[in-house]
Amino acid sequence: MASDRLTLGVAARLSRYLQVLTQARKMGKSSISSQAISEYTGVNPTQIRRDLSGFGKFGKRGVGYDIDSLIEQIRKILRTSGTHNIALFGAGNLGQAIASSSVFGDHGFQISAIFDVAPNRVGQKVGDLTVRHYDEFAGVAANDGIMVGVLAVPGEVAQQVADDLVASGVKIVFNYSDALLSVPSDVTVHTSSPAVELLYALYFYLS
Amino acid sequence: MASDRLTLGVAARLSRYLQVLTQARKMGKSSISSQAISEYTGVNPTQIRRDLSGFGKFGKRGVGYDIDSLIEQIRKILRTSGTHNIALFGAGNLGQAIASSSVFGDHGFQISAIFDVAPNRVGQKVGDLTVRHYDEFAGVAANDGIMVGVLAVPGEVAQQVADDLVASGVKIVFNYSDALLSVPSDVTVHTSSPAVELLYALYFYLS
DNA sequence: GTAGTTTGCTACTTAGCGTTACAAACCCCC
DNA sequence: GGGGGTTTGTAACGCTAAGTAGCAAACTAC
Repeated sequence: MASDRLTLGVAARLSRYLQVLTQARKMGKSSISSQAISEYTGVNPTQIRRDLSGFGKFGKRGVGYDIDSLIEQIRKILRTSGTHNIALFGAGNLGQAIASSSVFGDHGFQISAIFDVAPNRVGQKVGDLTVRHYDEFAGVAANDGIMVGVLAVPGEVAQQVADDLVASGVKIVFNYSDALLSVPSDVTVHTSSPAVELLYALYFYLS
Repeated sequence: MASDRLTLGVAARLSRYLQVLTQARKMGKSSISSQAISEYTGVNPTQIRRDLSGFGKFGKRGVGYDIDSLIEQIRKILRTSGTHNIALFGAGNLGQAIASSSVFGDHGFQISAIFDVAPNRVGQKVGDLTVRHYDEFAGVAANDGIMVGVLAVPGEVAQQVADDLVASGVKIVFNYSDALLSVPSDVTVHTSSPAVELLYALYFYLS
């Protein structure tokens, strides 16, 4: 299993292709060329074909790649087919935005519960879910197989929630807060940082 | 200028350091070692020191790096010191979350205007700003120097807003919608895709 | 003053990625 | 059915970025 593990670069690019493919599918396209993927991702077309052809012949010469089947293939390669349960913490503006959008759902992540502590939020409907009190989390974590915890909470309480997630066995934390989280080394924290991504883009625009 | 342009890798890593440094500063830390930065970014400590020492001697041996001054130095290297005006489109949950958070402000991006079309949103206060009608954008773009447009609008109208941004000379678009945007080649589109970043993390957890 | 820490710097090695090139497969139009 | 244009799949080559190891110099703390 670990032997045929993808390199960091390949996995990152495959994920990126997946993003563009999912978007393209939403736009009603059914087929796409490596050239077109290149324009949206910035990755060299030859590199794209090389990445993909390493796992099979997914494309049709003279045509391109069928979007639906390519998405499925890449999901298989990344071993992330199927549905993965995530728990969302924080039902403020950000939490509501996440819960009511399809960004996670489109990629096989199902929000199985949303938690908050504010009395005026607990019990309210957000999307298809009802906001539950944070105290209920321990019970939910035990029953559902929560793979990922998404933190849309204020920075001051983020570490506490992260600790509780770690205690319940969750290994992946997606952090929307601005806190610097300390977790054991076997837990992955991914912090959203749109501003930093902007700085990166800005640098190349300015020079 | 373009001669001493940073490579993609260096610029990406410097941005990443900036993220961690900004977070660390918020947590009240004043100094940090390359080892600590490595733990939060995953980048090799030697690589970090090499990245930084290429531009000057910012650290103190036996101590580490002073966070405030290192942030300033990296901002200088990335030529992104100072404030950059951004315009925010969409005052729904996501737009409000962005406007009322400090994620952009912490990195020198000032939201100078927020636009929407819904009559019940136009005129409302969000953070320090009043939501303006989208029709006013052309005038604002002409006066303020808008560097970046942030799209927190439904996917169906994202392309239209992107077109208007391009027409007004904006070169960097940050896209929170799930639309696949078509823009001229001199315009950079960065699409937020938390789910794809999760898939990437999930792959390495599963294998 | 001594031990421990951390930066700055060098040299070496690896491997990932861009580039070029081209045959094979496919579509479309005539 | 044939020809032109398109796009994939694949190989070969070279460059550069990044990991690794090692060490002296500078700093803190005891």
